[in-house]
Amino acid sequence: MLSSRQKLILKAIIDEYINTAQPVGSKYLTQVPYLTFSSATLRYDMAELESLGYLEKTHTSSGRIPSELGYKYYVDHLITRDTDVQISFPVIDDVLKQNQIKREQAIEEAVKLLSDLTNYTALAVGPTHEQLTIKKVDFIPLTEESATLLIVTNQGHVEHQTITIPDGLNVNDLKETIKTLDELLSNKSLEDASIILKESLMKNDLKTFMDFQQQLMASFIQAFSKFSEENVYLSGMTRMFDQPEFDNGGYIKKFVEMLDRRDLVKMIGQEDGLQVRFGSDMKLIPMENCTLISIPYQINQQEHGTIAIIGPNRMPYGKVIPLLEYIALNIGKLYKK
Amino acid sequence: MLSSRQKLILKAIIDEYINTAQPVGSKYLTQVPYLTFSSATLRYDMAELESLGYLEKTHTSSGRIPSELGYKYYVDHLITRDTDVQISFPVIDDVLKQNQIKREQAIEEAVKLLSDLTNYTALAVGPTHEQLTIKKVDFIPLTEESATLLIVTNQGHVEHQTITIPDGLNVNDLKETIKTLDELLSNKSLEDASIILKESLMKNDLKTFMDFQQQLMASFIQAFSKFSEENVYLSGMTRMFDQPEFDNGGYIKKFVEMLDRRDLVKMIGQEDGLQVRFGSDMKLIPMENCTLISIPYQINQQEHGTIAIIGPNRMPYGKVIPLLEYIALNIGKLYKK
DNA sequence: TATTGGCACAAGATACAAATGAGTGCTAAT
DNA sequence: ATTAGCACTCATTTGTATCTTGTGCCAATA
Repeated sequence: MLSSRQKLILKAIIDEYINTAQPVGSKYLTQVPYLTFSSATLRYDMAELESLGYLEKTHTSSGRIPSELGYKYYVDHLITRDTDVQISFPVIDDVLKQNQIKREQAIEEAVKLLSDLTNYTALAVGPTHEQLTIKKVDFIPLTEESATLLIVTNQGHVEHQTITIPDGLNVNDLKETIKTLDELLSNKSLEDASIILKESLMKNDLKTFMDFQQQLMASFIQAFSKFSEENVYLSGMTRMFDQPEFDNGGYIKKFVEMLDRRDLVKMIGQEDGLQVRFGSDMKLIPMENCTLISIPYQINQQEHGTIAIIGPNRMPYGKVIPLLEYIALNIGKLYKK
Repeated sequence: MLSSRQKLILKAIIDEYINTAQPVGSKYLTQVPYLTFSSATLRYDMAELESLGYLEKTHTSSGRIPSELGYKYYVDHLITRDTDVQISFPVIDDVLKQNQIKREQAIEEAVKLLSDLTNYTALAVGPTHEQLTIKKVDFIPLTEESATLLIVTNQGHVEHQTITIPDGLNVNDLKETIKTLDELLSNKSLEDASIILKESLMKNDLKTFMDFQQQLMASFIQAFSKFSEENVYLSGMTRMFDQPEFDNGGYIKKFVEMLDRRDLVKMIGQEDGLQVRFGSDMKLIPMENCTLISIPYQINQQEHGTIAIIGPNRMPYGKVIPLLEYIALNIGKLYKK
């Protein structure tokens, strides 16, 4: 258990480190208004905090920097919510209101705004329907030899593919096939659809050429696998590059590749409520010095998603968390009737 | 006019610099088999090549590195096409054949392959139809309060948006509106469609609420503006980070932002045939030490696109160019009947 | 006349020592 | 329990000498 002075010291160190990204020494702490102690006293407690694992040193005679455990304690117990962020609330309301009927865009804009307001990388997943089903399979002829194939899900996601119609097949044949497929698949879940597709391929009751059908199948199955990863919105990817601790080619590469692979998507949205994950908490993709803050939003009983921010450990949590919460809450509100 | 020995020297320097990324000195050149001259003679010509602007020095007593003009001369006159790349051709044929009927995917895979084979960032634009028209406007109800709106163009591009149906409007009203829109807009060019939309908004002959209609309009107009930028395929973005000359946060940031903004799209595809553009040739986005090689592919009379590669100036042009040409040619062939 | 060997010179790279400075840990005094 | 004082540590900076690579120029040469 930390003494109240130790808590104040830990808070002061983390606050300062968040601002400067430099190790904090006892001399600086003596200037903090609420720490009216000598540097020796402060050093005593700093040593204690270090032995408890809340602080670290970069070398034997350097100032202290927070450890992940330190940040964790800070976020759980020491954070002071910044009330200044409230001046951004009307802007958020405005952006959401302007896109009231356009969902994807509302979320896209919200993510962009979140990134602009915080200067960190922001992302959102969803909205995802609890049960993903196919709403429509359609087909739009473009020319004699080509057509666009569409699959629309109940969460409004659309997968499309332009296909070249092989010799010997004509548009009407294809129209029939797609119509059959639409009847077979609509309102089926993805898993069921996948099974139905395979069965009908076996029975070959879709009157098409085998070869073509197989390619078509492949298209569909691939489309299905994409659904889960596609409704991701990302903004301000390069913001991470501005942080001094990440100004290094290797790290940036790792970061961009992680975003590219949509690794984070698998992580967030698993749990309820606000989550603050530090580098080592992200088992799948350990990113040192990196914090992921995520919070779910709920559109209705069935549809929900997650909005998140990624930045360095030294983030102004007092600003960022209220902003995230406000945005998540208001995306939800937008669709409440 | 360069003497034949000067040409050999220029070629030797650029070849070596492409491999090592280090300034090349006269001592190295004496070891080159086809340069049987003393270092003093070579130095004499190197000084000449420098004064003509083909070479540069990093400091007074360093070896030489090629200037942009040097690369230009190299690409135009000194390049030797690497015949080894032909071993990759069957792989390319294979990938394209496997995606014969699926266009977007064929191109996506080709770009990915190009990036894998060269280890540079690759991208493609298109296929773009000469005249962009709307093929279909459609609407798929999802729930009572939401629906997905679709616009499909003659080039198979799909723009979609999930909308929340406002109070007081019902699905049937909306269905009617969209049907009217579909009739109004299908087979119209984007410009015409835009005009028609504005006119019908004035006349208000689409029986909907004004407010809702305006938001809908905004959706459409926005969708139109997206069409031009959306069919871009990019692969291997982070490959650029591996190049030693770009291992610096600021440059990487500039590079990623350029790709993000789709700046390159405006540049490539304007001209015919193979284009090799060096940093300073890219007026819009000067990227030092950076070369963009692009080549168009032609699917049919109306549809064409561009495939391109971005890397450091010191690229093995003899390998990269034949690869690009082969891929562009074969994307085209795929759809020739 | 074109080529070459030789030499002085330039400037980055490397290595090492000394000085600087921030900050610590410990101890004795308060 | 707190503090002033002091010795100590270690990264950083500064200065200096040395090494290396490669140049430019000139006189000698084929």
